[in-house]
Amino acid sequence: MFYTKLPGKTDRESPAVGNAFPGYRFLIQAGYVRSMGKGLNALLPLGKRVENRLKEIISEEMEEMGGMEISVPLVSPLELWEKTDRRHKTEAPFVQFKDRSGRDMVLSPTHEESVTFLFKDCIRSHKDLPLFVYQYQLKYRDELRPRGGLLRSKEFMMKDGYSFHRSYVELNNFFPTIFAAYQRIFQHCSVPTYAVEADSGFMQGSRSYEFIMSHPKGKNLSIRCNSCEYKASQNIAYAEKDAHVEDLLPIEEINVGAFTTLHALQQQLQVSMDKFCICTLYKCEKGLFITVHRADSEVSQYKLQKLIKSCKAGPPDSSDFDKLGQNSRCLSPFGLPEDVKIVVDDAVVDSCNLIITSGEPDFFYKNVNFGRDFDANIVGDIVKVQQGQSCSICGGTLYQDSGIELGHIFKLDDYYTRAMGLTYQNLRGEFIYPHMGSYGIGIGRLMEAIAEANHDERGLIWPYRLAPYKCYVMGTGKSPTIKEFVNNLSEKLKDIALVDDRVENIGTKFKDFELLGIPLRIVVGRNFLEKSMVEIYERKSGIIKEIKADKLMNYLQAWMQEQVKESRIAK
RNA sequence: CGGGAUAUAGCCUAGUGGCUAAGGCGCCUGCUUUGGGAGCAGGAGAUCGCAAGUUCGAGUCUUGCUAUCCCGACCA
Repeated sequence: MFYTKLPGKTDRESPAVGNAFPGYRFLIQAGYVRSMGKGLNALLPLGKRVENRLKEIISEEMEEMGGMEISVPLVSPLELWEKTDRRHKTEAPFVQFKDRSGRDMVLSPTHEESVTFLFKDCIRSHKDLPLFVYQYQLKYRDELRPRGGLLRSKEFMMKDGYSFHRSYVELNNFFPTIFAAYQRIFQHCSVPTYAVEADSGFMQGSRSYEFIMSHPKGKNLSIRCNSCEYKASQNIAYAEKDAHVEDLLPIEEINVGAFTTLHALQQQLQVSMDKFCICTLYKCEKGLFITVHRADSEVSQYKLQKLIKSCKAGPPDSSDFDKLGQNSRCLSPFGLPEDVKIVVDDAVVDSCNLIITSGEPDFFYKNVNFGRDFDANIVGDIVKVQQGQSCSICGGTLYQDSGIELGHIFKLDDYYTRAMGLTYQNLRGEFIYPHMGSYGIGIGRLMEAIAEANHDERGLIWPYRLAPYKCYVMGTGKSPTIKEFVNNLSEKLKDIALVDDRVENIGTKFKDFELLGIPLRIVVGRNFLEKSMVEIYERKSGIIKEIKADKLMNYLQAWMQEQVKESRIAK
């Protein structure tokens, strides 16, 4: 391939894209990717080639475990989403439209419905199971806030896999296989990842694992233990909560005057933060909820939603406070109307002699004890794990890590098959709902993560298998002999090489080679005419050497074999 | 949707109410140059995001719209 034929040349200057990750800046600057508007990205030929390499790596792993590639349409009828009730489960980013006949359609944000519907007719017998299929298909999510280049686009390519099993046990046994395959895929891509237990949320089902690449600017928060293997998404992470057992003291009312902040009050009363309780009002389709938690923690909306079995608990309107007869500054579990539910964090239950708002301005209660002084409708874990809390498995110290979520695998159980009436007949002729798993990798996001994990200050450094071209060939000077040699080489190497045929200064070409991140540079230059030597330079290692021109093809073959061998991962 | 910021040529930017909107990169033509974004000469490229308003005069001030970027809820 000749460089002059490529549309989308390199830019000398870094693009003005806010504080995007360096990896994304290089992808734009080097001509791999171009933004077509908020959350919409185009791939130029170089970017498309990387995407294809990624698909090869992923497909290899999928096929290895018996996966078969399929394709279901991007568009699906809305009625499928009504069957599984997901349409109303969240503020899902659906883009809906009516087709010519007035039928409601959606641009699918994910394809569980479509795939389940597809196999409703194909799966009839226990002999048809297990089944594992995967596809590469666009997803469209009208995200509230797309961000970070390819990290969260509205439209993005996803590898999504779906498996159907005769039972939960069978699904469960399949999980380690897919788990290991995902780990190998990310290893092949040279992105360091770790897996965390996560919440399946909108996807339904029981269990899920996210594959996270640690990154200081990542938006995905995980909790990890410094001494055992415990890793969990912050949404579901749990920790040891220290209780303070002491003798119960009689409740007292204290006048705090016009206190400003809890911290000020804490200073004034000279007690530690974990002695205070904070009350917060939430609203959802089931009504109003007041949460009570200790001030040394904060509410996890995820956990709250799970506990109260709602999907959209959120902040209340000001009119909701009027219904309580309390204002937002002195919310209290005391003297509430019947229909407001009280949700209490279990740490509050286990703590003694707490300080809490009374419901009246300026007054707090001291020495309040759960069970004696107030009660709850629901008790459970509703707070986020804080940095430094103890691991409830090993007692080690927990810390928070931010990262980018690259893949997510879900145990969906029989949620979809049940909702859509997909059954098979077992040996006894009974109709059974298969258990499903679903497995996603965001291709664009992965590409950016790879760029982010594999670059230096000069540009990208593609892992061998992902490089759009394996080597970059350039000649110097005007010698027709050199030109002829380069042209011959180009002919022989075909698709493997990107030949820089520009009439440009050598510095320009060197800079662009470094920006593009192609693994190997071949310069036919100063020592060619007299000594028949060409120069070989490895982008990653910086190793530079000269070899005889007539040995070049042999050298390249050996080098490529070596690279493939190195990138192969022991199973 | 809430809060903040920005919008000038393909890219990066300057432009403090006043003359024909400035520079660099890139692009085109010619010559020169070929081991680290080289040089010389010439050239093309802008309805200054859109629409109103204030003013003798608006890229610059005001308002509205639109788009983009950043911060929150959401996600692969």
